[in-house]
Amino acid sequence: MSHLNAIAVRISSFKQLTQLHAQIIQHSLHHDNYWVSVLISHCTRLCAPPSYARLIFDSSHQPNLYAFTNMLKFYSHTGAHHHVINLFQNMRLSNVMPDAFVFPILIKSMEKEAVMLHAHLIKLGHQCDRFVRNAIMYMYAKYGPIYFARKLFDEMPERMVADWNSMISGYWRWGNEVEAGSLFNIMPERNVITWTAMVTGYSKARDLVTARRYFDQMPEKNVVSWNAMLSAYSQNGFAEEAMRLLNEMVVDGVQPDETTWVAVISACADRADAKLASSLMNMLNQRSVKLNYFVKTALIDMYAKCGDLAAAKNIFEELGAYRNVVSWNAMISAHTSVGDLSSARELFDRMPSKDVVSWNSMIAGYAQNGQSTMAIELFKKMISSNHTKPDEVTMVSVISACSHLGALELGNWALNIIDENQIKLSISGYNSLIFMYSKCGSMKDAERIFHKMKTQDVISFNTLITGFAAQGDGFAAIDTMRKMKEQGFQPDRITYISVLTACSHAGLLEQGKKVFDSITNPDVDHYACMIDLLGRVGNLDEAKNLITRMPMVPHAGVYGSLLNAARIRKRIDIGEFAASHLFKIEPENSGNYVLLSNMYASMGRWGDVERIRGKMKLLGLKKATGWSYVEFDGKLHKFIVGDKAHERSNDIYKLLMELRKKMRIAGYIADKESVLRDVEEEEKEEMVGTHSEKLALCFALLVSESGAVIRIVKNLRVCWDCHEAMKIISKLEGREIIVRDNNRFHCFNDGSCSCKDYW
DNA sequence: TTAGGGTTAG
Repeated sequence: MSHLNAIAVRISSFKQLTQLHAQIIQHSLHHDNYWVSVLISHCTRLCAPPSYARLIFDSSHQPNLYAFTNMLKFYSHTGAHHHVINLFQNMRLSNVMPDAFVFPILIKSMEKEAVMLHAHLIKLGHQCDRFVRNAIMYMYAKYGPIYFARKLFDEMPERMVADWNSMISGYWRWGNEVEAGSLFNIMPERNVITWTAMVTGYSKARDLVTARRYFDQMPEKNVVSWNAMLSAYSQNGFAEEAMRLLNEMVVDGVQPDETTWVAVISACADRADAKLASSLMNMLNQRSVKLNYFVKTALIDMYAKCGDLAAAKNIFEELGAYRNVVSWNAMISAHTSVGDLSSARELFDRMPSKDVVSWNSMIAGYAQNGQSTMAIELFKKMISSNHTKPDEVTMVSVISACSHLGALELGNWALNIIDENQIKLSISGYNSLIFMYSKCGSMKDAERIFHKMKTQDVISFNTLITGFAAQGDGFAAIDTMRKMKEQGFQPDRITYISVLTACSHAGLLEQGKKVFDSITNPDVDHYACMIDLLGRVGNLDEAKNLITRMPMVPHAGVYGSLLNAARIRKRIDIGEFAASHLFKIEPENSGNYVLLSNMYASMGRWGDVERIRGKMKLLGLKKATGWSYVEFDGKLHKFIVGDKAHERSNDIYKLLMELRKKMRIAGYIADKESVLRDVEEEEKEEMVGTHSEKLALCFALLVSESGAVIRIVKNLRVCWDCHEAMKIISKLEGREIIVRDNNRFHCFNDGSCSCKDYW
């Protein structure tokens, strides 16, 4: 069969492999363990689909040690560790004795069972074999505890470069930069692998300057070292540097390989630039780059991020049997990023196996598209399925969902899960917790988390300040910015926006002016905040003047602030001025019409109200409807305007009637201007049933203990009539009611609200 | 037949 052997040594593509396979079948040699082994080892090298490799393996009626070893190597190479372990069991059942070459493969696939295996190996007498001992050391370096690896390393009678390299990459994996560096410094000789490990280590530690220094100092470079540096740039978001390095590499005469292209494609993906993507595709075509499944998966992501879902889908279909969990995940996020959650969910439900990234992609997809309840539901499913453990990324999405819902109980539950699973939080993980507590109105908890952090970043400070701003605590916001500066952090544009907002909510005109004057280059958003502040304290003419003095074109937020201030102060002239601009800038936004109409309504100018409503109707604009949420018994109860779907709906409407009666008896007159008008007539109004806040409030009154504080979250602005109703109800029922709208808190107590500038 | 580079999620 020498001609088959001659073909076998020349195989360089999957197609050639299948042709050889066909010939082997023709010669009835496919049961022969020799050919089974040869074919499977080619499968490993060419990344063939697992089903194909397994088909070859299964055609051997009695696999021998070599067939088993090659199949184990294949599974190990593709990361199918559970298959490695299963196949090893089969091997033992078939009475094939493993040798010293099998154990390193097996060890690579084991995690916690490893210690037991170590003991087992000593019994079998393989302890002294250099490869086995080395594999055990590598295993400890990878899965920990790293000091076991170090112990084996120190006990070695002689150490080769590979042993040093194992230890160095092990230390990097466990984040021990110091030990990795000191081994690097004392080792007797280094090779290109040692240097590359250092480049990658510093890259993973996000220290690109040092990574580059090691890269530049390398005595020799190969394609892998170039790829390491290129990936360092790509993974840390330096697309330009990556492209520049690719050029240098080509100029240096190094031939890029598939891995090079994967890094380049993923750098382009981050830029989300369709033009760049197509020029890159041209380059790949010109060089006739072989597209393996890594390259194709990277391309799926790039097309998805550039918004070309059809192209992404094509490549995904093309992958066929090569589809793996990563390509499925890439497709899921391709769909969530354009907001197509149902297609994403369909893929998620259909995929053959899921990993933590699959769950995270889907949960984040819901969380980022405003489907917070779905995000939490899916997370509960993940926990109860017990297959995949959540990690920090999962928890950040879940906590973000809790934040948007103001779900404090669920947020605390999520925090418990973090503790139970000992999930280590990074700065952004802690920041998401600060955000959650701020959004739930627990500034004490937000500050507690803030102080628990070893190091904070600008975002930590900004999140805390935004929390104070929502509470209307201007002084705390200003004080936090002061501390931030003392600790050497430079406030950024978000910091100033938050502090100015806080001043605005608290009516701190002088302090706000001082902050505004301290901004070196105020942008349009800072002007908007300043105009909001001037407006809320009643300096409407000054606010209008400031707009004319702005060095840039005002955006909708600027006029929106002015309109809102005009409504509060009942300044029709300014309101109509602001509205006329808004109708030009964003004709589709019904909110501006509603604001203007509310201003007329609050002054009893019902003719104008009708006129504005008529205009809205003509333009086909409908008042935006938002949800109101109440957390009770570990669940979120949500209500929309006119909602009759809730299981306690009958009781809710009964209570609403009773409240109305009480209000009338207490002397709140039912004329057009009072809150009762709305309660009685809202059913008749276009699109409007009872507002969601009122339904949520009645539900909360029904289920909560008497005297307990009531918390409601509305994802839009609180309606003016609801705002009035809440004041009255807080007095009549003797209850404290806290309502969070999209960016601030209203605390109703004994007939008044903590905000003095709202309606 | 031990050591270095690759795709996806916040």
